[in-house]
Amino acid sequence: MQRTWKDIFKDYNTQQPIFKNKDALSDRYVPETVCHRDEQMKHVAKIIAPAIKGDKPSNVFVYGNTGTGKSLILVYITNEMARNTDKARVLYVNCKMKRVSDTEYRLLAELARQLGRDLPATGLPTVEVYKTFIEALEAEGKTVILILDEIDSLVKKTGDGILYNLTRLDQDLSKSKISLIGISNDTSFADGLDPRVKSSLSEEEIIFPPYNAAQLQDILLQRALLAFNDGVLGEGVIAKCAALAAQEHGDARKALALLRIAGELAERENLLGITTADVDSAEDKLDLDRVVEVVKAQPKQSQAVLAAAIRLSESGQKNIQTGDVFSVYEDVCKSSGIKMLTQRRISDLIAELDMLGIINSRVISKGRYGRTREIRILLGKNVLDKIKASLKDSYLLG
DNA sequence: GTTAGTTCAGTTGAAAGCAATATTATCGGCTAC
DNA sequence: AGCCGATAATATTGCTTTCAACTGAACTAACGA
Repeated sequence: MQRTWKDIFKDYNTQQPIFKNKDALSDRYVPETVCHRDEQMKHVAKIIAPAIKGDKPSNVFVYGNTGTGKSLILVYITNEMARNTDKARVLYVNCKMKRVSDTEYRLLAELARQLGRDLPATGLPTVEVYKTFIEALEAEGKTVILILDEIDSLVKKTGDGILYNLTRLDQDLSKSKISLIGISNDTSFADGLDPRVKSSLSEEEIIFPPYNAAQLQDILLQRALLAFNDGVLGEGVIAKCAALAAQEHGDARKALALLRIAGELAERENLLGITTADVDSAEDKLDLDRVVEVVKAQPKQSQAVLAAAIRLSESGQKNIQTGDVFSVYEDVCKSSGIKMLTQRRISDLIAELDMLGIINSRVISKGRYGRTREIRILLGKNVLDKIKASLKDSYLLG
């Protein structure tokens, strides 16, 4: 029987064979308990405990790669603490959020907003915002723990002046106290800071090591129980996700993404269970998305060079050299009307594409016949197709 | 057969031009004194 | 007068071009046994 598109919606509503609660696999989900971070949790708890009695905890600096549970644990513990006392208040800001908290003004405005003060998006002098913020803090009359997530991006954008001000804020407060928790995934971040900021911000430091495969497996298992219906998970699915993510700096976020996408793929195929094959496809998809994103993010010129290289390799030519790419590139430029760059620059662009792992090139000397880069394209077929499609969209190929 | 020299087809590095972006300086309007 | 936001002026940055030196093995030719 031919099924119409309406059936797809109907199916989606009525039957949910795979997922019970997909949110459990999202990276914002805060689970009941957290695995394999006992040491870090104890450390954090010990540091912020004074806040329960209304004292000021030390400032903390938290380091760790992406997907090592930094944000999760900080949010988890501080929430837990806030439940147990009315003497403390937690403010959480992700400094990377565009147009919300990526400048001094916006950050302060956002904080004040969290404390119930409304501030216009622009217009007020920065000092005024500071005043409002301090006033709001005072009105709170509690120990305020300020979590600055992805603090490195804030500092990179706006300098460490804000941090300096924030660390000194305490002196202007009489009824309230404030302590800072900075979260960064760049370990060398603190080196570039003003020494005064550095010393006062990193009174305590906590490092989150990457998860190993076994730990990832526990985490996945815990989430999988919540996320999936009984019996849909095939043998070895979780182990495979864990192993793949462990290879890549023990990133739990990636592990969860793999599992989620594997589930989505199985669901889309109307399968009743998830198999390790789905995990493989999920990895392909993640990989593919990554590469395609990278290509799309490249400047036009770089894409044109890639288009030229692809065209050459499609035409079956072996041993593609810089000169070949350059002359095809000239055609590409002419037909798509973009400005032509010099051979010199193309040479560099090819080297860049090589760095990105999109193409493979190496310098070889061909003796009497000079010296050049030999270029090969090493993308899988479906990745290549997607890239070609995207290049066609921008009229570089066709 | 060896050795020294050539040659090709780019590679690589430095310096400088140029445009876009970010930072700083300046100006006019507004409030507070 | 002092301060704000807006605008103009300046500095920084990133990309690109120009110039020029450099590369390294295939190829050649001269050398010596």
